[in-house]
Amino acid sequence: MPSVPEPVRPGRKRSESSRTAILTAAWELTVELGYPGLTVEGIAARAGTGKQTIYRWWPSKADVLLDALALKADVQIGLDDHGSYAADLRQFLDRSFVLGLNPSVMRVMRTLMAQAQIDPEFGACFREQFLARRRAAFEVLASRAVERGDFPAGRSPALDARLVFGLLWYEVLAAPPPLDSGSADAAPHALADALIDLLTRSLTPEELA
Amino acid sequence: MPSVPEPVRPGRKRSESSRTAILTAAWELTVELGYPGLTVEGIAARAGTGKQTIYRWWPSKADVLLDALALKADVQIGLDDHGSYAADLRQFLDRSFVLGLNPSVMRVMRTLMAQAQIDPEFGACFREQFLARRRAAFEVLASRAVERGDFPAGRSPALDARLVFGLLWYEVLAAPPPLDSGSADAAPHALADALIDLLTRSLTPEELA
Amino acid sequence: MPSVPEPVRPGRKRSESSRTAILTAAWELTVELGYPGLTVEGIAARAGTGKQTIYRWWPSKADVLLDALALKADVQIGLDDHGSYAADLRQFLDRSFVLGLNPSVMRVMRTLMAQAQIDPEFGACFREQFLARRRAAFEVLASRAVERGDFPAGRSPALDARLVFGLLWYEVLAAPPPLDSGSADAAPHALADALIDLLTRSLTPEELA
Amino acid sequence: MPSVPEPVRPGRKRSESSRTAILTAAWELTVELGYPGLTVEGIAARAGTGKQTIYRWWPSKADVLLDALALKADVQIGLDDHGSYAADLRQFLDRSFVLGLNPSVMRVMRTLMAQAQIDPEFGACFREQFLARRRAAFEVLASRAVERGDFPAGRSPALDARLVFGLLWYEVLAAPPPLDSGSADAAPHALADALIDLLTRSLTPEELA
DNA sequence: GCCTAACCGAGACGGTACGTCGGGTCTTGGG
DNA sequence: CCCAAGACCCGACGTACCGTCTCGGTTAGGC
Repeated sequence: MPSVPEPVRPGRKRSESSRTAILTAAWELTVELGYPGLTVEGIAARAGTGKQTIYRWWPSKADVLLDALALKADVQIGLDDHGSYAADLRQFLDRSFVLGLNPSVMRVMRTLMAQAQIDPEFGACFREQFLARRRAAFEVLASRAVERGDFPAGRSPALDARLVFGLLWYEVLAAPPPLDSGSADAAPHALADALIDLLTRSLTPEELA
Repeated sequence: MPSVPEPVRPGRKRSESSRTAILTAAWELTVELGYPGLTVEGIAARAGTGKQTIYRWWPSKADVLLDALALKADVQIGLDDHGSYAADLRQFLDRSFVLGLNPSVMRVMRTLMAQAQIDPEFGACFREQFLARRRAAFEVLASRAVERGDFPAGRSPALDARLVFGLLWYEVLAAPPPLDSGSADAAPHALADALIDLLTRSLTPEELA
Repeated sequence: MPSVPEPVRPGRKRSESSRTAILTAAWELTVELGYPGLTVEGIAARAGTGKQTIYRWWPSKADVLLDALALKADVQIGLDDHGSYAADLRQFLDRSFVLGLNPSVMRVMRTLMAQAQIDPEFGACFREQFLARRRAAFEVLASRAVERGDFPAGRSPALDARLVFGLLWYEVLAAPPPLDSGSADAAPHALADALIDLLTRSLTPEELA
Repeated sequence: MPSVPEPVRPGRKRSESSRTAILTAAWELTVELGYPGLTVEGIAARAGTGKQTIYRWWPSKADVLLDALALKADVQIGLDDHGSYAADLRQFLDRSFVLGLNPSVMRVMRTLMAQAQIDPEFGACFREQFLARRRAAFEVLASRAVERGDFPAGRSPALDARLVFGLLWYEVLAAPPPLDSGSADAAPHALADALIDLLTRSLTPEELA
């Protein structure tokens, strides 16, 4: 590895403590006040930094929030091989629901998805750094199933991905925001069951043939 | 119902021309500049009205836009009985895609969905006046299928609705915004085909049993 | 007077109370903190107005201060005819010194003259609305003396004006700022005496001839 | 005097090239952009130095400018004995006008005088290092005249000094800034003639008595 | 045929946050 | 110990919109 990506620039180094203080402040303010209450001035004030330090490193406050999400909730969702497409799907959906239905995480994700619609610049960033990665994770499952031979014939992983993420996001975006405490957790898991059932059972006709 | 809903108030009547000018201006500004470029002052200026006239009749600019959507695109999607769940689904999905992939309509819908995430007040309004109506329309199809007896056994209309709307919205929200001209129209229809196939074919095993 | 200078514009009228509150606040802040401590934000905060209201009516904070000077100290200095150039000069100088050596007024005048050097835009305004008016006042005295016949032969009112205002301003600008209490008041009046003596006595050689 | 004034401090010596680069940059920026365009960051950038190097050696940018004035224009004005108060005055005024009406020098002097009003710290410095020196130079002339016996009886050198410097500074500060090219040079010299005439002729009545 | 209530346009108002600029300090690596 | 570079905290800038509040003027019932 002879290549040095950072050619030893002169001058003071970026402050890691400021970085994490900013991300934490952004996360907290979003959870407490929602996106309209998230202001660059507020982040700077709570983080004890100058506004310029925020503008120097992030193009918009939505980008701050995206970094904060990566810092806060480790979005990586395990991809262990459970031996079957159904079992892999189950784990993927369960963990996604657990993560996405956490009120704080959910609020931030709703906010990010909303902002991605409104700000094209950030939209591209969000799609690349979040949505695409999640989709890539799903593709690991699907291609594993294809190799294993238990991916339903006559269907494409592309559709399955869209159905899975569509269900997840629609649940997040179309449902009323959780009032305060953890509301019904049963329903989403029933949905996951039904979806898995649909996506895996539908291969039977082919097998019968 | 002899009672008059509007108790014949005295004074000048609401100006219909101002109302439509405001809705048109809001629509155009959103399409041209996106939501950040949609300001109450801008709407008033383009519509040639005072700001107060907007604040008098709508609680927020997102509500203006929601009214504008109702004015502009007739969102009603036909629900003719085509004799089978598959055919009904086909028409529903086709018309939804045609409507939702129109760049102007799509931009406004993305904006409204985004705003619904950010502003809880408007979120409730959007869910009631838009999402719930679309879901009700789908339920007509589903219950028709149930009565007709060709709704797949072992599944619930609730899941189907979520899969249908999840797919539609995910396509709208997760895709990059259309650059300018009408981009690929083929893909969405292939998706619709595959979804219909999945939702209708999966009943066969049951029938076989 | 058929001409109407203000053609009855529509919309809300300018608030007189905001105007005076702004001018008062600007005056006080300058006296208390000096020009570097005079900020538009500070004026707005103390006056209880929005910043925009200041920017709407004045091009810079120096212009606010110039208006405040006109409001606060009535800069008009009496020009009664005292029968001779010497007596008129005496009153003019006395009143000018009394006004200009008032610590508050002096601080503001130093500030305005300084700002006029730094900001060409305001410099033009200050010269027209302040310096030129003071010079015009002096010219009334001088031309009265010329008509009366007791203006010293062989000299021009232009030089006298420059000497008078030069002395006044040099005293204000070159002297250290008054620390706190009223410092020596005797010296300036002695200067005035000597200047009057010089400007009026110098006509004697001519008279002798 | 074996003692070394600078106690041979250890470490790297002050860079003379940085010093002159900073002074030159400050002068140029003031002439080009005026005082508002003179920033420490700008000086450092043009001089190719760090900001810290400026803060290390000068308390404010006005002090930099004062040093730059000393470097640039040799402000010393000759004090040769011309045999009479009138002739000495003439040379003093002529050279002062020549220097002060040079557009670049004038702009810097206006700026320094302005800054001296606004910043008390620098004001003290400017009065000591600039105004007081000029006044001392004038006093050499005056005391020479007193010794020689041709200083006008019944007047004080203090008044003459104030009139001379008052006229000079008022001309600089109250006149509109020169647009670009050298404007009327005749008028100031006529003023100088008239002032000399006034200050020297006025002694005749006394002599007659 | 006036009243009078509600509408309308215009636009000034008190605010909040924006994104930028510059000040003055601190940190890094090199001379 | 000096120096260039540059990140840091901070405060003010001037702008953009917000949502509210007068203004004068317009439109209709209802007396």
